[in-house]
Amino acid sequence: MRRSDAAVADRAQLDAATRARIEQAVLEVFAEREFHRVGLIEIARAANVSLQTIYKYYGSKEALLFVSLDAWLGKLAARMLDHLQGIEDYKERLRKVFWVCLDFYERNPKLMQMQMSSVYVNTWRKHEQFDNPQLFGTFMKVLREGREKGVITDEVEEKYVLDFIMGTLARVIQMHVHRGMKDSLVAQANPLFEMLWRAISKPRP
Amino acid sequence: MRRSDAAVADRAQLDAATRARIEQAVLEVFAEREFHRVGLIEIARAANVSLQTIYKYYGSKEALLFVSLDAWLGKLAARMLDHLQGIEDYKERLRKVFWVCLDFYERNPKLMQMQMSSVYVNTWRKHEQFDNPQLFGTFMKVLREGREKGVITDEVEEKYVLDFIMGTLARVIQMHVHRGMKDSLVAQANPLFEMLWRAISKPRP
DNA sequence: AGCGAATGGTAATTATGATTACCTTTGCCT
DNA sequence: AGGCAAAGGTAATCATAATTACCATTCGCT
Repeated sequence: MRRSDAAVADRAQLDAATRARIEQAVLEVFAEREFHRVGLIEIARAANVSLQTIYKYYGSKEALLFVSLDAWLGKLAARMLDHLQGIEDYKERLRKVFWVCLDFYERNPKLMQMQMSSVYVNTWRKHEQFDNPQLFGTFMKVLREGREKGVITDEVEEKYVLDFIMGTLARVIQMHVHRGMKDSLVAQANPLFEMLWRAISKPRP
Repeated sequence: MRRSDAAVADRAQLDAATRARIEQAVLEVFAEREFHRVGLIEIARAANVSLQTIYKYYGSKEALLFVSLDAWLGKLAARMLDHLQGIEDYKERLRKVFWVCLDFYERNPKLMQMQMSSVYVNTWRKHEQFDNPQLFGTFMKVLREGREKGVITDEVEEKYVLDFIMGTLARVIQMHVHRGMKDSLVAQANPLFEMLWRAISKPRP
């Protein structure tokens, strides 16, 4: 039994490695050309797996895209949770949230390129993974802390504050990629965050 | 000669009316189902024109989408220029810019739905109509006024200020549609704008 | 060695729909 | 009336790929 357990574990490892390769290929290919212009065979070749493997793992082309996307966003979420550890001050927590996003996308520009080239927002949403629940949840959680502490403005509903943050993040990253990633995004994290903070913090009279 | 001129004018009028019908159909259909799931025949039927007419007017399916999108954004730009007339105060001008966008999308929710269902940001960009130059230009122009007057923050480059505004706008509208357009967006325009203003105006010590 | 699961390779299967070609109809102008 | 220009209708073209089916191969385990 031990041995077969180990075998299963090995297989799981293998699966994980293969999935990683596939998801990397997804990123590369769908970032360059749009979803409907890419055949699955191309992904298969780029990932060094067969077509059947992809179908066994993901079931369909669309699922392949969204599961992969979710996997990448999951990594972002994980990194964020990791980085938030040990930070107490509320403003600094939020700053970190902001920073991790910029940093992650700067390290993985293909992720945003893929989103811009191959993801219809609506279709994504219907896959129940809209903006990744884990990621979204972390944002929401940090934000709520601030509300409870009375640090965040209450002139508008919470959801709009969230839109504010997410909107700025998305656009800044998107345009950074769009402009060819010439300058460092992370270098702008602090001034941008200070702007954002002025917007969403409760005005102190 | 007069008569034939009139005839040409009539024809141009007809063209305009037909185009309007087609572009309305584009909005309706591509808002509901994504670009690649819709056949052109369906658009033709919805607009009460023949397939050939569409090809004569637009040349291809993709052009149809982007020309239509651009036409709608052109209307937004026109409305904005119209509304800006006579407003002197800089902050009020910017507030108006913000308001017109929310108002326009609230009146035409299908526009955002179409963007979310059928427009890949990258593909759009490649069509040289990214975010509509006219619209974009108006934003930029108003923004620059503020920079010159020293009212807008200079802690980050101008482009980031623009990203801030556009990002917030896009996200707020997008999520409004996403959430089912239950409450009025325009009703939130002022508090949202005040938040934005705090972010982008030069802090007064 | 021999089994079994997972994978690879190749070739159907099947839709699907964009784009064209061609011919008919309509409506206006001279 | 006769003719032109725009629009409609129908049926090719022509690709293009997603999805399946089927069979061969590999590799670890017993």
